Amino acid sequence: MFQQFFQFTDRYLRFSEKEKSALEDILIFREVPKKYPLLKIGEIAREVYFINKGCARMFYDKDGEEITGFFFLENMMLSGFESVLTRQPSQQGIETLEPCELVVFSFSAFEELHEKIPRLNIFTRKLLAERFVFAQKVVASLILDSPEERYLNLFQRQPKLLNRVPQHMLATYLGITPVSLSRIRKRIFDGK
Amino acid sequence: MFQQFFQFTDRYLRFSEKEKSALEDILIFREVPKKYPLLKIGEIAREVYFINKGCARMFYDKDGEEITGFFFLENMMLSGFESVLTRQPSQQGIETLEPCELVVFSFSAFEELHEKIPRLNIFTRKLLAERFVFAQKVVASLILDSPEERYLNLFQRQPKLLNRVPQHMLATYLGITPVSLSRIRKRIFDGK
DNA sequence: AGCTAACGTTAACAAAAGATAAGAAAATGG
DNA sequence: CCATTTTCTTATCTTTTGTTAACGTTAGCT
Repeated sequence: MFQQFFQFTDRYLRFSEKEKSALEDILIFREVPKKYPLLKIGEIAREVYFINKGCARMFYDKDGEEITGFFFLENMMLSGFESVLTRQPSQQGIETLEPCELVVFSFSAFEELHEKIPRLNIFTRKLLAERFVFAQKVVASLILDSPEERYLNLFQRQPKLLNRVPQHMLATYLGITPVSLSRIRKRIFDGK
Repeated sequence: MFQQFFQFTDRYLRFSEKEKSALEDILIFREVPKKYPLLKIGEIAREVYFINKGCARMFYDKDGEEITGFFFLENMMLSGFESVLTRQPSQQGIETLEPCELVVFSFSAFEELHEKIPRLNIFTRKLLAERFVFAQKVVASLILDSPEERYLNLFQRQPKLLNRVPQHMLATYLGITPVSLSRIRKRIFDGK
């Protein structure tokens, strides 16, 4: 049931069988349909998810418009991290883009588990370090690259993503409007 | 010597005297002049800094131009985090903008200390969580807000910063050119 | 003090993105 | 399978930003 999740954790820290079993006690397997709201804006996020299968997105609300902040694919941890880490109402919403198989756990149970399994601190530290470095790279791309360059980067690095998510969500993720992304695509693909 | 640093760490975790003394063993106090390069692009970052006094910036190189990625002020941890955490040559450069009083420690010594002081994992985890949340907020601002809004936000939240750093560095930090920031400022301040 | 380099502003033009609307294509849901 | 959204494209117009260059000011250096 959770072997995919533990393959993921192995990349950061190899838990003992005893530690795994303590972790399993707080894990729940859950399937949700497409367009399922895992976190609504304004709620306090209490759960963290690991995606066994499927795809989801995090988004913000800007004057009634949904602006995508991130896409989550298989084998990624997913949550309203800002809310879960600060215990404040979430500015971020989360919804599935495909039917999803999720490993779910309550963040407070996870935090408490750090007392029982001190090595969990190492895992969480490494995970956060990786997420932090990635967030820095996203910031760098936003100030260094043009929207066109960002689209081309995505096209090269995650070509499969482009076929799994609607283009207008991709546009706001790149920091531009859907109309603008359509023009950029025309500029790129007409050129050759 | 290091009391300011421990006031900072107290916000995350209260270390025992014994733990503090073990930490102090790897801390060094260092003063550096203005424009001092703490990390050159291409080098592997080995040190982490805490700013007692002064101001520095992190920057990227885009086709020979320096694009500011972040400003660091008093009571902040400062490093080429991307490089130090991945052990890869740094895409990020760091230089002081004012004469600085720094608390310096080697990152590898800090990492090793986690074995000796397991509670250090908690401190580092909390610090990384905070940095991650902040980086997320920066990403959100870059995709949600216009350059003008970002400047106004900065103007309200960190008015002192604007007088401590050159305007062209602020411009690239906001993701625009110095010329454009000059126009935005005119739009804003002429309007009233 | 005087020289030089760095900095901020402004102007003129080009390029790109936003806003809005209209229409075609595709997906969705009974 | 049809009707209804949703999504994507295209066009027009406006606004903003980028680019380049010129100019005055300031700051730093010797």
